[in-house]
Amino acid sequence: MREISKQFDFKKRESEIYASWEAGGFFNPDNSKSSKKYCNVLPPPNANGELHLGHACGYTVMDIFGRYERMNGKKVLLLPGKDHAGIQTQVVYEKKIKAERGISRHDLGREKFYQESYAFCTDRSNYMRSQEKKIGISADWSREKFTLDPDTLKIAMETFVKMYRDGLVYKGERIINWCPRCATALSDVEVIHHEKEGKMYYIKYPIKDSKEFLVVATTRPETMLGDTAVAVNPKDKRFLGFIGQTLILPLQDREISVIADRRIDMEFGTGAVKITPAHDPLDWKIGKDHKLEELQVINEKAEITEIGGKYAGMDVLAARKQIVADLAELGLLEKEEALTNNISICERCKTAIEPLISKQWFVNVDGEKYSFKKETLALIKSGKVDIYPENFKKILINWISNLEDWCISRQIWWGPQFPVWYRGEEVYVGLEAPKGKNPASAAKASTDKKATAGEWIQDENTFDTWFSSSQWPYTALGYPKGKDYRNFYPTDMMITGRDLLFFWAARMLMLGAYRTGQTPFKHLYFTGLVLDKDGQKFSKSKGNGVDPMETIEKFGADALRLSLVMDIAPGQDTRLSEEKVESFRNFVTKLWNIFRYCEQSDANFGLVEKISKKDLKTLSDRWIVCELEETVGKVTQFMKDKNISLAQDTLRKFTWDSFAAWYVEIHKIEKNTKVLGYVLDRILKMWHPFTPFVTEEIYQIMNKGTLGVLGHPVSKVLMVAAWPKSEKKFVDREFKKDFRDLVNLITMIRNLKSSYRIDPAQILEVYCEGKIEKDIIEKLARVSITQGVAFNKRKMIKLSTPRRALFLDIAKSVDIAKELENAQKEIAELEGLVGKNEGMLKNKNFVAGAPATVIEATKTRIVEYKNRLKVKKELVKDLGRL
RNA sequence: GGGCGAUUAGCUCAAUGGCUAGAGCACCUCGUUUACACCGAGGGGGUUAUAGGUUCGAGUCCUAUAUCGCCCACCA
Repeated sequence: MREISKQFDFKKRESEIYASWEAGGFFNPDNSKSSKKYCNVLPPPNANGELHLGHACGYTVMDIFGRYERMNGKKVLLLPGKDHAGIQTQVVYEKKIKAERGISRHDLGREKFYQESYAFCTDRSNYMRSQEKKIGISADWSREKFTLDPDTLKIAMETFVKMYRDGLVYKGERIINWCPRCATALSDVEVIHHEKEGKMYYIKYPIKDSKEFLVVATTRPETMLGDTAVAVNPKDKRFLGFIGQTLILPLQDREISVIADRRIDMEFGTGAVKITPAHDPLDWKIGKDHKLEELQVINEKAEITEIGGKYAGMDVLAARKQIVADLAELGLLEKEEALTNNISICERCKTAIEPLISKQWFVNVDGEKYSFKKETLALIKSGKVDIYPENFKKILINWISNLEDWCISRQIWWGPQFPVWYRGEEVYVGLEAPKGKNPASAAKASTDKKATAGEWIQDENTFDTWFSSSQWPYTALGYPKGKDYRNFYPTDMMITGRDLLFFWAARMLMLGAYRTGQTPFKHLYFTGLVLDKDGQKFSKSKGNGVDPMETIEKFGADALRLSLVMDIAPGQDTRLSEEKVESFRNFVTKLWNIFRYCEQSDANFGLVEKISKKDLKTLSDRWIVCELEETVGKVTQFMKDKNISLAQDTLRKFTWDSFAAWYVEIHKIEKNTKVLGYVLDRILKMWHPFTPFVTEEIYQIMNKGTLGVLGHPVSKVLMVAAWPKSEKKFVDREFKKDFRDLVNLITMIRNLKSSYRIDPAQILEVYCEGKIEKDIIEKLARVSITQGVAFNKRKMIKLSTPRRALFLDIAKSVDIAKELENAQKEIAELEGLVGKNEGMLKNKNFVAGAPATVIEATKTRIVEYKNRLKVKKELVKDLGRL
């Protein structure tokens, strides 16, 4: 017999097992002969840091489904990759060179900075890959992609060229979100709004040739330098006489007029709004409609421009302070009021956003030739993509319905540059830099103007990361001719965090539908955020970060996996604490010890794939197999429904509460090694997607396996073993009932001992008239049963369940009054239940309306209650006699 | 302002409209029955946020209300 340690040595074995899976080629779908396929192109994490718990959670879910499908005989591709993560990586790398070398990206220059960033990403990717492997994800690393890999990138760039030709991208001047620190434009979703205590300033604008003023309210007085109008609502009676009048803009001494616009809220501020078309999105729209001049008074470094006169060169906050002081001195500041208002900050670096007018590339989301809005909505509503949780569908539909043009150009250095070249007034859009004189032959994209002499110069802008990553499902698979694309697209599953709903998920649907004409995935599954035990987001600044690698080191990957997906609903946030991981580590140990018992119980013990009814010798055999087959059925259904949590819960209950707590205990008394081996075999298979390491280890030991050695029979590797099918022929409710009766009898004795403080180890003498599971009850309830002899029933109390009874001679130590009270309390409860259920059956509406199974269950229940009632009433009689 | 979600045991969370609402952790009592003290036996703990409604039947569906959270939005 082998010596097996008390705990699974996860520290040593997890990495070894992973390496042998890899060496065995089990992650590579090319090694599967199956014609059924399953594909999940894994979301590429940003290649600039390390794995956090959110990644670990996502990967676990992806791997659970991947392993489940593989065990169901499918050719499974989990395709890993990394994202270059434009702005974020640039921010991270700039910080790094600042800290380590005291330099900025400008000291390196664009080309050098790009090269170093690339090397940095490669380095981080290597590190992150090692972390991903520790979580146990069964991804095919031979196919790993990076968003900047030439072949992958080429496909994404082709999409841009196609969009250009279809009139779905344009370069235009619009007001955009500008991050002064990152020095780039941002899309709307990259801006975070949050409330902040601020001030509202009421400023008097003198009316020309009058001593009157019009008072405007603003939170950003510095923008007044660029005011080109004041607007009021045409319905606002207070200002009727002012419309069309001329005001003198303080500090600038410029004449501006009062205009009327319905978009002005009469309730807010004073009802009169200063209009700065160059620095506010609404003002920009109003300015366009009223043909107002756009004066840029704030530059891209968030400083006042020359137009700002004496304030030129000051940063906006300094300028604000000075302007307020100057206005006060001029007597033009009516008042200041405290106010909480929304401020906009950069998602990546948290710097305040400046709205600026800028020439940028935009996606036209509602073009004439193709409407991203309409097509994506149609796709979502078509039901071709299932969304978990379902209510996220509504959120998606709502977001897409209100979509505005998407700014995709960034002024950062890190990322793919636009495939656009200029020569004088000429514009060329194509994958390769134009050569020679006539670029129009490659793509008919030039403007009508004549080519001028000179070099072609590439557009300096880089792409919004999400433009390329939103194409990931088909770029990573090699659209349109790649073997993987043809085999696996549309993919089956996409799993991502709910925080990426708009950034990524919505846009994958948009671009996937546009480029491939299909949904990029059939199922879209959202995970919630992983929060700390106090419900706070993990963040470096809060210092509450939990490194998944440390957790794995301490508790094992299997335990971490379980704790990240147990008790979790899709899209719902979850809290993770060390205690939680610890409790799942305990479960892994339990699983291990069940195995350990099996190993030691019999020298001939082995896993058993198939049994027949003849192999079931005893009640407990029939019961455990019945429970097992029901569990297989339920777990399989939950997996099909993508309900991981319930699948795991069902499995855990069976494993711990049924198998370990009862069957294994009984097995010590009446051995049936074959059944034990059968149950363990199926448990291992069902647990495998959740806890791949410990289950594979047990399976290998049992099969004397040498996993990973070439030529080893694949059937002896758990990760490619077949997922069990529920054998309905073993399911029989009678066994369940009968066994429960036995359990109840044992529990009753344990209860009695506990409530009378009888040493649990003390063997009670009991008597029995007929047949009973003598050995089991004696061992598990710690009693000694004398069968079939005459004994004086009158002096004993009867411990009985509907099917079994024992007589116990402890009348002296039993508190009869208390027992009576308990029994009567129970009788009252049972009578109540019988009454309630009988009432249901008497109700014609219930009988007419409820399904037959429910009515049947109700009837069975009544019989059960009545049986128990009978037993209790007998007990009361007995107690009364004693 | 709009939308979404949450509210269930001390804590963290489950529960396809149908069995006496369940787990884990924590708590109390007891236990060295050799698989497991990372365990076992027993126990306490609930007006399912509130108020109505639909239904034979509601934690679950509907309508309000309250509290908390998230997302979106051009209130300067």
